[in-house]
Amino acid sequence: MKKVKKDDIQKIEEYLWEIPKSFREDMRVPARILANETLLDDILDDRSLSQLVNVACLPGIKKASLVMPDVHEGYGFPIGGVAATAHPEGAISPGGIGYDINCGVRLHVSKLQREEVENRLEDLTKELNAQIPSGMGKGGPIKVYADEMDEVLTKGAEWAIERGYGSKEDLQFIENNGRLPFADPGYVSAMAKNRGADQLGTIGSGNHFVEVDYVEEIYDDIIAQTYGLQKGQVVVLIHTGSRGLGHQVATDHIRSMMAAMPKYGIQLPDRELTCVPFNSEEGQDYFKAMCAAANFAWCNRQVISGGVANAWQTVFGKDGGQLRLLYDVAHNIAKVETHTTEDGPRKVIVHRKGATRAFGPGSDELPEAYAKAGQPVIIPGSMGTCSYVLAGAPKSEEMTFGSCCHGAGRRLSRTAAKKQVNAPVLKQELREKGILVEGSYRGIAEEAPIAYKDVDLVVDTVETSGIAKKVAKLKPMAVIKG
DNA sequence: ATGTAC
Repeated sequence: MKKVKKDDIQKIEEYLWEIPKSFREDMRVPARILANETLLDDILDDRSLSQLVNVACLPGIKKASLVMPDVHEGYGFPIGGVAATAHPEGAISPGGIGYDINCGVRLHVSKLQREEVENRLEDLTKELNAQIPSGMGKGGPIKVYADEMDEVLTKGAEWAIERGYGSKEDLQFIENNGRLPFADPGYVSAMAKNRGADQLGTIGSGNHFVEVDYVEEIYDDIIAQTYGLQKGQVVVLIHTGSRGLGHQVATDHIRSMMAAMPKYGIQLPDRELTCVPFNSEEGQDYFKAMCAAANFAWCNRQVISGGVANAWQTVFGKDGGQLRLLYDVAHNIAKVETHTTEDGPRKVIVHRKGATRAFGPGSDELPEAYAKAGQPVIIPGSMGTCSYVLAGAPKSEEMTFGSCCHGAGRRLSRTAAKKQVNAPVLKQELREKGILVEGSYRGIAEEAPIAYKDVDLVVDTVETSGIAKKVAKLKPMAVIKG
Protein backbone atom coordinates (compact mmCIF):
# COMPACT_ATOMS: atom_id res chain seq x y z
CA MET A 1 0.00 0.00 0.00
CA LYS A 2 1.27 3.44 -0.98
CA LYS A 3 2.44 5.33 2.09
CA VAL A 4 1.40 8.93 2.64
CA LYS A 5 4.40 11.27 2.70
CA LYS A 6 4.45 14.90 3.61
CA ASP A 7 4.80 15.88 -0.06
CA ASP A 8 1.46 14.23 -0.76
CA ILE A 9 -0.29 16.57 1.66
CA GLN A 10 -1.40 20.06 0.64
CA LYS A 11 -2.07 22.84 3.07
CA ILE A 12 -5.45 24.33 2.20
CA GLU A 13 -5.90 26.70 5.09
CA GLU A 14 -4.50 27.35 8.56
CA TYR A 15 -4.66 23.96 10.32
CA LEU A 16 -6.41 22.18 7.44
CA TRP A 17 -4.54 19.79 5.14
CA GLU A 18 -5.65 17.66 2.23
CA ILE A 19 -4.55 14.47 0.53
CA PRO A 20 -6.14 14.88 -2.91
CA LYS A 21 -8.30 12.22 -4.50
CA SER A 22 -5.58 11.73 -7.09
CA PHE A 23 -3.28 10.23 -4.44
CA ARG A 24 -4.73 6.79 -5.02
CA GLU A 25 -7.13 5.74 -7.74
CA ASP A 26 -9.52 3.98 -5.37
CA MET A 27 -10.24 7.17 -3.39
CA ARG A 28 -13.77 8.46 -3.94
CA VAL A 29 -13.25 11.74 -2.07
CA PRO A 30 -10.23 13.66 -0.78
CA ALA A 31 -8.89 13.04 2.71
CA ARG A 32 -8.61 15.98 5.10
CA ILE A 33 -6.63 16.48 8.27
CA LEU A 34 -7.29 19.10 10.92
CA ALA A 35 -3.93 19.64 12.56
CA ASN A 36 -1.13 22.07 13.08
CA GLU A 37 2.25 21.16 11.64
CA THR A 38 3.58 19.62 14.86
CA LEU A 39 0.61 17.29 15.23
CA LEU A 40 0.75 16.45 11.52
CA ASP A 41 4.44 15.54 11.69
CA ASP A 42 3.70 13.22 14.61
CA ILE A 43 1.35 11.05 12.57
CA LEU A 44 3.44 10.71 9.41
CA ASP A 45 5.17 7.60 10.72
CA ASP A 46 2.18 5.54 11.81
CA ARG A 47 -0.82 4.12 9.97
CA SER A 48 -3.26 6.94 10.79
CA LEU A 49 -3.01 8.62 7.40
CA SER A 50 -3.10 5.35 5.42
CA GLN A 51 -6.25 4.52 7.32
CA LEU A 52 -7.66 7.97 6.56
CA VAL A 53 -7.02 7.39 2.86
CA ASN A 54 -8.57 3.92 3.03
CA VAL A 55 -11.75 5.40 4.50
CA ALA A 56 -11.95 7.76 1.50
CA CYS A 57 -12.63 4.59 -0.56
CA LEU A 58 -15.86 3.66 1.26
CA PRO A 59 -18.92 3.21 -0.95
CA GLY A 60 -21.11 6.31 -0.80
CA ILE A 61 -18.67 8.48 1.15
CA LYS A 62 -19.46 12.18 0.72
CA LYS A 63 -17.27 15.26 0.60
CA ALA A 64 -14.17 14.04 2.43
CA SER A 65 -12.73 11.50 4.81
CA LEU A 66 -11.71 13.48 7.87
CA VAL A 67 -9.48 13.27 10.92
CA MET A 68 -9.29 15.51 13.94
CA PRO A 69 -5.97 16.64 15.49
CA ASP A 70 -6.13 13.89 18.15
CA VAL A 71 -6.02 11.18 15.46
CA HIS A 72 -4.27 7.86 16.00
CA GLU A 73 -4.45 4.33 14.62
CA GLY A 74 -7.54 2.25 15.17
CA TYR A 75 -9.26 -0.88 13.89
CA GLY A 76 -9.61 -0.12 10.16
CA PHE A 77 -10.59 3.51 10.63
CA PRO A 78 -8.38 5.95 12.49
CA ILE A 79 -9.53 7.04 15.94
CA GLY A 80 -10.36 10.72 15.70
CA GLY A 81 -12.06 10.12 12.35
CA VAL A 82 -15.30 11.26 10.75
CA ALA A 83 -16.87 9.73 7.63
CA ALA A 84 -20.29 10.57 6.23
CA THR A 85 -21.88 8.23 3.69
CA ALA A 86 -24.95 8.74 1.52
CA HIS A 87 -28.23 7.81 3.15
CA PRO A 88 -29.72 5.28 2.62
CA GLU A 89 -27.55 3.32 0.18
CA GLY A 90 -24.05 4.30 1.35
CA ALA A 91 -21.90 2.11 3.57
CA ILE A 92 -22.27 1.52 7.25
CA SER A 93 -19.07 0.19 8.77
CA PRO A 94 -18.63 -0.98 12.39
CA GLY A 95 -14.95 -0.01 12.16
CA GLY A 96 -16.06 3.59 11.74
CA ILE A 97 -17.75 3.47 15.12
CA GLY A 98 -15.37 1.33 17.11
CA TYR A 99 -15.65 -1.68 19.39
CA ASP A 100 -16.69 0.48 22.31
CA ILE A 101 -20.02 1.63 20.91
CA ASN A 102 -21.08 4.96 22.45
CA CYS A 103 -17.94 5.42 24.39
CA GLY A 104 -18.53 8.93 25.66
CA VAL A 105 -18.17 11.46 28.42
CA ARG A 106 -20.48 13.25 30.80
CA LEU A 107 -19.75 16.19 33.04
CA HIS A 108 -21.42 17.02 36.35
CA VAL A 109 -21.03 20.33 38.15
CA SER A 110 -21.03 20.61 41.93
CA LYS A 111 -21.72 23.55 44.20
CA LEU A 112 -18.40 23.16 45.97
CA GLN A 113 -15.17 25.07 45.54
CA ARG A 114 -11.75 23.53 45.10
CA GLU A 115 -10.71 24.28 48.73
CA GLU A 116 -13.82 22.62 50.15
CA VAL A 117 -13.11 19.42 48.27
CA GLU A 118 -9.34 19.42 48.75
CA ASN A 119 -9.82 18.95 52.51
CA ARG A 120 -11.75 15.75 51.95
CA LEU A 121 -10.05 14.50 48.81
CA GLU A 122 -8.67 11.27 50.30
CA ASP A 123 -12.07 10.26 51.63
CA LEU A 124 -13.83 11.25 48.44
CA THR A 125 -11.41 9.25 46.31
CA LYS A 126 -11.87 6.17 48.52
CA GLU A 127 -15.62 6.55 48.46
CA LEU A 128 -15.76 6.93 44.67
CA ASN A 129 -13.52 3.92 44.32
CA ALA A 130 -15.81 1.92 46.60
CA GLN A 131 -19.02 3.01 44.85
CA ILE A 132 -17.90 2.60 41.26
CA PRO A 133 -16.50 -0.75 40.15
CA SER A 134 -13.66 -0.52 37.66
CA GLY A 135 -11.33 -2.85 35.82
CA MET A 136 -11.48 -5.39 33.05
CA GLY A 137 -14.56 -7.59 33.13
CA LYS A 138 -15.66 -6.13 36.44
CA GLY A 139 -19.33 -6.37 37.28
CA GLY A 140 -21.44 -4.13 39.45
CA PRO A 141 -24.32 -4.49 41.88
CA ILE A 142 -27.17 -4.45 39.33
CA LYS A 143 -28.10 -7.55 37.33
CA VAL A 144 -30.32 -7.24 34.27
CA TYR A 145 -31.53 -10.34 32.52
CA ALA A 146 -33.92 -11.18 29.68
CA ASP A 147 -36.84 -8.74 29.41
CA GLU A 148 -35.20 -6.30 31.74
CA MET A 149 -32.08 -6.13 29.59
CA ASP A 150 -34.27 -5.53 26.55
CA GLU A 151 -35.79 -2.61 28.40
CA VAL A 152 -32.34 -1.16 29.12
CA LEU A 153 -31.42 -1.52 25.45
CA THR A 154 -34.61 0.22 24.37
CA LYS A 155 -34.86 2.96 26.98
CA GLY A 156 -31.23 3.90 27.61
CA ALA A 157 -30.61 6.49 30.33
CA GLU A 158 -34.31 6.70 31.17
CA TRP A 159 -34.26 3.12 32.47
CA ALA A 160 -31.75 4.15 35.13
CA ILE A 161 -33.64 7.33 35.99
CA GLU A 162 -36.80 5.30 36.56
CA ARG A 163 -34.81 3.33 39.13
CA GLY A 164 -33.58 6.36 41.02
CA TYR A 165 -30.24 7.06 39.35
CA GLY A 166 -30.38 10.78 38.70
CA SER A 167 -33.46 12.77 37.81
CA LYS A 168 -35.76 13.34 34.85
CA GLU A 169 -34.16 16.76 34.29
CA ASP A 170 -30.94 14.98 33.30
CA LEU A 171 -32.43 13.62 30.08
CA GLN A 172 -32.47 16.91 28.18
CA PHE A 173 -28.74 17.26 28.86
CA ILE A 174 -27.83 13.97 27.21
CA GLU A 175 -27.20 13.69 23.47
CA ASN A 176 -30.42 12.31 21.96
CA ASN A 177 -31.89 12.32 25.47
CA GLY A 178 -29.88 9.18 26.18
CA ARG A 179 -31.94 7.03 23.85
CA LEU A 180 -31.67 6.16 20.16
CA PRO A 181 -35.11 5.22 18.82
CA PHE A 182 -33.92 2.68 16.24
CA ALA A 183 -32.54 0.35 18.90
CA ASP A 184 -33.79 -3.22 18.63
CA PRO A 185 -32.65 -5.71 21.29
CA GLY A 186 -33.59 -8.51 18.91
CA TYR A 187 -30.34 -7.90 17.03
CA VAL A 188 -28.17 -8.04 20.14
CA SER A 189 -26.92 -11.60 20.71
CA ALA A 190 -27.54 -13.56 23.90
CA MET A 191 -23.78 -13.54 24.45
CA ALA A 192 -23.64 -9.75 24.23
CA LYS A 193 -26.52 -9.40 26.67
CA ASN A 194 -24.90 -11.87 29.00
CA ARG A 195 -21.60 -9.98 28.97
CA GLY A 196 -23.43 -6.78 29.85
CA ALA A 197 -25.76 -8.34 32.43
CA ASP A 198 -23.80 -7.17 35.46
CA GLN A 199 -21.86 -4.28 33.92
CA LEU A 200 -24.23 -1.35 34.37
CA GLY A 201 -22.61 1.20 36.67
CA THR A 202 -19.04 0.09 35.92
CA ILE A 203 -16.32 2.02 34.11
CA GLY A 204 -14.14 -0.78 32.74
CA SER A 205 -10.47 -0.24 31.96
CA GLY A 206 -8.20 1.47 29.43
CA ASN A 207 -8.81 5.19 29.14
CA HIS A 208 -12.08 5.02 31.06
CA PHE A 209 -12.31 6.90 34.34
CA VAL A 210 -14.23 8.92 36.86
CA GLU A 211 -12.36 12.13 37.57
CA VAL A 212 -12.82 15.01 40.01
CA ASP A 213 -11.60 18.31 38.57
CA TYR A 214 -11.78 21.99 39.36
CA VAL A 215 -12.34 24.75 36.84
CA GLU A 216 -8.94 26.30 36.40
CA GLU A 217 -9.74 28.84 33.76
CA ILE A 218 -12.72 30.32 31.96
CA TYR A 219 -12.22 31.43 28.35
CA ASP A 220 -15.74 32.51 27.46
CA ASP A 221 -17.68 34.15 30.29
CA ILE A 222 -21.05 34.13 28.59
CA ILE A 223 -21.03 30.50 27.51
CA ALA A 224 -19.53 29.43 30.84
CA GLN A 225 -22.40 31.16 32.57
CA THR A 226 -24.88 29.46 30.30
CA TYR A 227 -23.34 26.08 31.12
CA GLY A 228 -23.19 27.03 34.82
CA LEU A 229 -19.39 26.93 35.15
CA GLN A 230 -17.35 29.17 37.43
CA LYS A 231 -13.66 29.41 38.20
CA GLY A 232 -12.64 27.28 41.18
CA GLN A 233 -15.78 25.17 41.02
CA VAL A 234 -15.45 21.40 41.38
CA VAL A 235 -16.82 19.17 38.64
CA VAL A 236 -16.93 15.41 37.98
CA LEU A 237 -16.07 13.91 34.62
CA ILE A 238 -17.14 10.37 33.66
CA HIS A 239 -15.67 8.55 30.65
CA THR A 240 -16.90 5.09 29.69
CA GLY A 241 -18.99 3.20 27.15
CA SER A 242 -20.96 0.05 26.50
CA ARG A 243 -18.44 -2.36 28.08
CA GLY A 244 -18.50 -6.04 27.10
CA LEU A 245 -21.97 -5.73 25.58
CA GLY A 246 -20.98 -3.19 22.93
CA HIS A 247 -17.76 -5.04 22.24
CA GLN A 248 -19.70 -8.24 21.57
CA VAL A 249 -22.20 -6.41 19.32
CA ALA A 250 -19.28 -5.14 17.24
CA THR A 251 -17.65 -8.59 17.13
CA ASP A 252 -20.87 -10.36 16.12
CA HIS A 253 -21.84 -7.93 13.38
CA ILE A 254 -18.34 -7.50 11.94
CA ARG A 255 -18.31 -11.26 11.50
CA SER A 256 -21.66 -11.41 9.74
CA MET A 257 -20.85 -8.40 7.57
CA MET A 258 -17.60 -9.95 6.43
CA ALA A 259 -19.56 -12.95 5.24
CA ALA A 260 -22.14 -10.77 3.48
CA MET A 261 -19.79 -8.36 1.74
CA PRO A 262 -19.14 -10.37 -1.45
CA LYS A 263 -22.88 -10.40 -2.08
CA TYR A 264 -22.78 -6.61 -2.44
CA GLY A 265 -19.64 -6.62 -4.56
CA ILE A 266 -17.81 -4.32 -2.16
CA GLN A 267 -14.03 -4.29 -2.43
CA LEU A 268 -11.89 -2.37 -0.01
CA PRO A 269 -8.18 -1.81 0.65
CA ASP A 270 -8.37 -3.19 4.20
CA ARG A 271 -10.59 -5.98 5.50
CA GLU A 272 -11.00 -4.04 8.74
CA LEU A 273 -13.14 -1.55 6.82
CA THR A 274 -15.85 -4.19 6.54
CA CYS A 275 -19.10 -2.56 5.56
CA VAL A 276 -22.41 -3.16 3.80
CA PRO A 277 -25.01 -0.77 2.38
CA PHE A 278 -26.86 0.94 5.22
CA ASN A 279 -30.19 -0.10 3.73
CA SER A 280 -29.20 -3.76 3.31
CA GLU A 281 -30.46 -6.41 5.70
CA GLU A 282 -27.08 -6.76 7.43
CA GLY A 283 -26.66 -2.99 7.54
CA GLN A 284 -30.00 -2.51 9.26
CA ASP A 285 -29.36 -5.41 11.64
CA TYR A 286 -26.10 -3.82 12.74
CA PHE A 287 -27.58 -0.34 12.98
CA LYS A 288 -30.39 -1.53 15.26
CA ALA A 289 -27.91 -3.42 17.43
CA MET A 290 -25.50 -0.48 17.52
CA CYS A 291 -28.32 1.82 18.66
CA ALA A 292 -29.20 -0.70 21.39
CA ALA A 293 -25.57 -0.84 22.57
CA ALA A 294 -25.47 2.98 22.54
CA ASN A 295 -28.52 2.99 24.80
CA PHE A 296 -26.78 0.52 27.12
CA ALA A 297 -23.83 2.92 27.35
CA TRP A 298 -26.07 5.87 28.21
CA CYS A 299 -27.78 3.76 30.85
CA ASN A 300 -24.35 2.77 32.17
CA ARG A 301 -23.19 6.37 32.50
CA GLN A 302 -26.48 7.27 34.17
CA VAL A 303 -26.03 4.51 36.78
CA ILE A 304 -22.45 5.67 37.37
CA SER A 305 -23.78 9.17 37.99
CA GLY A 306 -25.88 7.61 40.74
CA GLY A 307 -22.75 6.06 42.27
CA VAL A 308 -20.93 9.39 42.08
CA ALA A 309 -23.87 11.14 43.75
CA ASN A 310 -23.84 8.55 46.56
CA ALA A 311 -20.14 9.05 47.16
CA TRP A 312 -20.62 12.81 47.09
CA GLN A 313 -23.43 12.69 49.64
CA THR A 314 -21.49 10.32 51.88
CA VAL A 315 -18.52 12.67 52.05
CA PHE A 316 -20.16 16.09 51.87
CA GLY A 317 -23.62 15.35 53.26
CA LYS A 318 -26.60 17.44 52.31
CA ASP A 319 -24.50 20.60 52.32
CA GLY A 320 -22.49 19.19 49.45
CA GLY A 321 -25.49 19.75 47.24
CA GLN A 322 -26.45 18.09 44.00
CA LEU A 323 -24.27 17.25 41.03
CA ARG A 324 -26.11 18.82 38.12
CA LEU A 325 -25.55 17.16 34.75
CA LEU A 326 -23.97 19.68 32.39
CA TYR A 327 -23.93 17.37 29.36
CA ASP A 328 -23.34 13.81 28.14
CA VAL A 329 -21.96 13.27 24.66
CA ALA A 330 -20.93 10.21 22.64
CA HIS A 331 -17.69 9.95 20.68
CA ASN A 332 -18.03 6.47 19.13
CA ILE A 333 -21.29 6.32 17.22
CA ALA A 334 -23.03 6.56 13.83
CA LYS A 335 -26.00 8.85 13.28
CA VAL A 336 -28.33 9.67 10.43
CA GLU A 337 -28.14 13.46 10.12
CA THR A 338 -28.66 16.14 7.49
CA HIS A 339 -25.54 17.93 6.30
CA THR A 340 -24.41 19.97 3.34
CA THR A 341 -22.38 17.92 0.90
CA GLU A 342 -21.34 18.19 -2.75
CA ASP A 343 -25.02 17.28 -3.49
CA GLY A 344 -26.30 20.14 -1.30
CA PRO A 345 -28.11 19.41 1.97
CA ARG A 346 -28.89 15.71 2.29
CA LYS A 347 -29.19 12.89 4.76
CA VAL A 348 -25.94 11.13 5.55
CA ILE A 349 -24.79 8.42 7.92
CA VAL A 350 -22.16 10.17 10.01
CA HIS A 351 -19.60 7.78 11.49
CA ARG A 352 -17.84 9.37 14.45
CA LYS A 353 -15.03 7.28 15.87
CA GLY A 354 -13.15 9.11 18.55
CA ALA A 355 -14.92 12.24 17.39
CA THR A 356 -17.48 14.25 19.31
CA ARG A 357 -20.63 15.76 17.91
CA ALA A 358 -20.18 19.55 18.07
CA PHE A 359 -23.36 21.23 16.86
CA GLY A 360 -23.23 25.00 16.82
CA PRO A 361 -25.72 27.54 18.16
CA GLY A 362 -29.28 27.21 16.90
CA SER A 363 -29.27 23.46 16.34
CA ASP A 364 -32.61 21.96 17.32
CA GLU A 365 -30.76 19.02 18.86
CA LEU A 366 -29.66 21.23 21.75
CA PRO A 367 -31.43 21.68 25.08
CA GLU A 368 -33.22 25.02 25.18
CA ALA A 369 -30.84 26.39 27.79
CA TYR A 370 -27.86 25.91 25.47
CA ALA A 371 -29.53 26.93 22.20
CA LYS A 372 -27.55 30.17 21.86
CA ALA A 373 -24.29 28.85 23.28
CA GLY A 374 -23.91 25.74 21.12
CA GLN A 375 -23.47 22.14 22.20
CA PRO A 376 -21.09 21.40 25.05
CA VAL A 377 -18.12 19.44 23.69
CA ILE A 378 -16.30 17.66 26.50
CA ILE A 379 -12.64 16.86 25.87
CA PRO A 380 -10.97 14.60 28.42
CA GLY A 381 -7.22 15.09 28.46
CA SER A 382 -4.79 12.59 29.92
CA MET A 383 -4.61 11.67 33.60
CA GLY A 384 -2.21 14.28 34.90
CA THR A 385 -2.80 17.15 32.49
CA CYS A 386 -6.17 18.80 32.02
CA SER A 387 -9.50 18.51 30.28
CA TYR A 388 -11.57 21.06 28.40
CA VAL A 389 -15.15 22.13 27.93
CA LEU A 390 -15.73 23.56 24.46
CA ALA A 391 -18.83 24.76 22.67
CA GLY A 392 -19.69 23.59 19.16
CA ALA A 393 -19.30 26.43 16.65
CA PRO A 394 -20.89 27.11 13.24
CA LYS A 395 -17.86 26.06 11.20
CA SER A 396 -18.17 22.47 12.42
CA GLU A 397 -21.14 22.07 10.09
CA GLU A 398 -19.13 23.40 7.16
CA MET A 399 -15.91 21.49 7.81
CA THR A 400 -16.52 18.32 9.83
CA PHE A 401 -20.17 17.27 9.59
CA GLY A 402 -20.78 18.87 12.98
CA SER A 403 -17.90 17.10 14.73
CA CYS A 404 -14.84 17.85 16.82
CA CYS A 405 -11.94 16.02 18.47
CA HIS A 406 -12.61 13.73 21.45
CA GLY A 407 -9.53 13.93 23.64
CA ALA A 408 -5.78 14.36 23.63
CA GLY A 409 -5.25 11.31 21.39
CA ARG A 410 -2.69 8.60 21.98
CA ARG A 411 0.85 9.04 20.78
CA LEU A 412 2.23 5.81 22.27
CA SER A 413 0.67 2.37 22.00
CA ARG A 414 -0.40 0.78 25.25
CA THR A 415 2.53 -1.63 25.05
CA ALA A 416 5.01 1.17 24.39
CA ALA A 417 3.59 3.14 27.32
CA LYS A 418 3.93 0.16 29.66
CA LYS A 419 7.58 -0.22 28.69
CA GLN A 420 8.38 3.43 29.35
CA VAL A 421 6.40 4.14 32.48
CA ASN A 422 7.01 3.12 36.07
CA ALA A 423 3.46 3.22 37.45
CA PRO A 424 4.22 3.42 41.20
CA VAL A 425 6.61 6.30 40.56
CA LEU A 426 4.09 8.08 38.36
CA LYS A 427 1.35 7.62 40.94
CA GLN A 428 3.59 9.22 43.58
CA GLU A 429 4.56 12.08 41.25
CA LEU A 430 0.93 12.82 40.59
CA ARG A 431 0.16 12.70 44.31
CA GLU A 432 2.87 15.31 44.88
CA LYS A 433 1.13 17.48 42.29
CA GLY A 434 -2.10 17.12 44.25
CA ILE A 435 -3.69 14.49 42.01
CA LEU A 436 -4.84 11.26 43.67
CA VAL A 437 -5.03 8.27 41.35
CA GLU A 438 -6.73 4.96 42.13
CA GLY A 439 -6.32 2.17 39.60
CA SER A 440 -4.26 -0.82 38.56
CA TYR A 441 -0.58 -0.21 37.86
CA ARG A 442 -1.16 -1.49 34.38
CA GLY A 443 -3.95 1.04 33.81
CA ILE A 444 -1.88 3.88 35.23
CA ALA A 445 1.11 3.04 33.01
CA GLU A 446 -0.97 2.73 29.85
CA GLU A 447 -2.68 6.04 30.51
CA ALA A 448 0.38 8.02 31.59
CA PRO A 449 0.46 11.60 30.29
CA ILE A 450 3.50 10.72 28.20
CA ALA A 451 1.34 8.27 26.22
CA TYR A 452 -0.80 11.16 24.96
CA LYS A 453 -0.46 14.13 22.68
CA ASP A 454 -0.47 17.64 24.08
CA VAL A 455 -4.16 18.34 24.73
CA ASP A 456 -3.59 22.11 24.75
CA LEU A 457 -2.25 21.88 21.20
CA VAL A 458 -5.15 19.70 20.08
CA VAL A 459 -7.71 22.06 21.54
CA ASP A 460 -6.00 25.17 20.15
CA THR A 461 -6.14 23.55 16.72
CA VAL A 462 -9.87 22.89 16.82
CA GLU A 463 -10.52 26.38 18.16
CA THR A 464 -8.41 28.06 15.48
CA SER A 465 -10.15 25.95 12.84
CA GLY A 466 -13.40 27.43 14.08
CA ILE A 467 -15.25 24.16 14.75
CA ALA A 468 -15.46 24.70 18.51
CA LYS A 469 -14.82 27.43 21.03
CA LYS A 470 -12.90 27.13 24.29
CA VAL A 471 -15.13 27.61 27.32
CA ALA A 472 -13.25 26.23 30.33
CA LYS A 473 -10.17 24.30 31.34
CA LEU A 474 -10.45 21.62 34.02
CA LYS A 475 -7.60 20.48 36.28
CA PRO A 476 -7.72 16.99 37.79
CA MET A 477 -7.75 16.44 41.56
CA ALA A 478 -8.62 12.75 41.77
CA VAL A 479 -8.92 9.97 39.20
CA ILE A 480 -10.55 6.52 39.51
CA LYS A 481 -9.38 4.13 36.78
CA GLY A 482 -9.55 0.47 35.86
C1' DA B 1 -11.73 -0.80 23.99
C1' DT B 2 -12.30 -6.10 25.31
C1' DG B 3 -14.17 -12.46 29.93
C1' DT B 4 -6.05 -8.79 26.85
C1' DA B 5 -5.91 -14.20 20.37
C1' DC B 6 -10.58 -17.41 15.58
